[in-house]
Amino acid sequence: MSEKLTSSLEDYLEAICVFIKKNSTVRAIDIARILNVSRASTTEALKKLSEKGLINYGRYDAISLTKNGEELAELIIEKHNSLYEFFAKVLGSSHDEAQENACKIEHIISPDAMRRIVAFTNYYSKKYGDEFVKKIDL
Amino acid sequence: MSEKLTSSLEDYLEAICVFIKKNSTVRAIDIARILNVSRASTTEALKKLSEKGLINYGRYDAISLTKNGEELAELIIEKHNSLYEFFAKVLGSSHDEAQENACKIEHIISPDAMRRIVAFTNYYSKKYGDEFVKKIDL
DNA sequence: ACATATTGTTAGGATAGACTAACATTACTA
DNA sequence: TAGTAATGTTAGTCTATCCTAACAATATGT
Repeated sequence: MSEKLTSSLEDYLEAICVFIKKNSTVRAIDIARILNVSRASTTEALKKLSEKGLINYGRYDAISLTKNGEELAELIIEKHNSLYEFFAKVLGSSHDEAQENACKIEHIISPDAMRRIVAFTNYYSKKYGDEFVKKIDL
Repeated sequence: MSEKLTSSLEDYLEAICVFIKKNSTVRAIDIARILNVSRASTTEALKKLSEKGLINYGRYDAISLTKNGEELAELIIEKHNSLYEFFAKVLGSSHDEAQENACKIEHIISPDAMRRIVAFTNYYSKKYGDEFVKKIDL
């Protein structure tokens, strides 16, 4: 049931979840635009996510997340956000830079390293707040 | 001339460089073992690296790096080592964990984020040395 | 409700990466 | 040096991802 997703499918799932939270619905074309892929590629990805039981979806049908899909999406988003915080707050990357790196790394970092980054970020933002980065001259 | 390599080809190139530094020569099978791929896959990768002018290589021939190949390999290895340091020293990951994460992230992290990680690691290892990790209870 | 625009799907093709199995070459060793 | 083992190559296949172009369904505006 819960075989690991590819990076690509994780991106689709994540995009679906984020979009639904903001707009309550998603269409294939919304996802296509967000991920900068064709509508055809999106259809294909939706089929796969559906087969894996992560979204409810049928031909010309509305898209929604299943329980499993939502749980998994939340995990991915959580990783994304933690990485974003780390890059933005701790390393002082720009918004876009932090987003880009978080987007890529969220799919490949190990759970242990992720935990360490979260702990690290928490420790430092508590201790130094936003001023931290300025201390080390990047 | 210098189109960007895929993550996979970067891995091959890196492995070749590291192996040559230790043993002065490499064979396809050495690479295959290091990267855990078949000899056939290695042959294919060698052809591509050769086409891109990064290695000297012909059928049943010895493998060596070109000037360009060596330069590029060094850059990748440098990124790898810096990421390893960050995970091992700053976050306190185990050797294997640090290696694994460095291996994956080296191919996708942005140059800017890489610079920040290097600066960060230097700052902290100077300031706290190996004792740093213990302070934040990971 | 009908024409048009938008969105979704399918078919077909490309690229990258990996694999196995069969075969070619090279290296070792008795 | 002959035979075997090790290594390298090729051919053919697979999966994942993306694309375009053509077509199907739905939504919209008058």
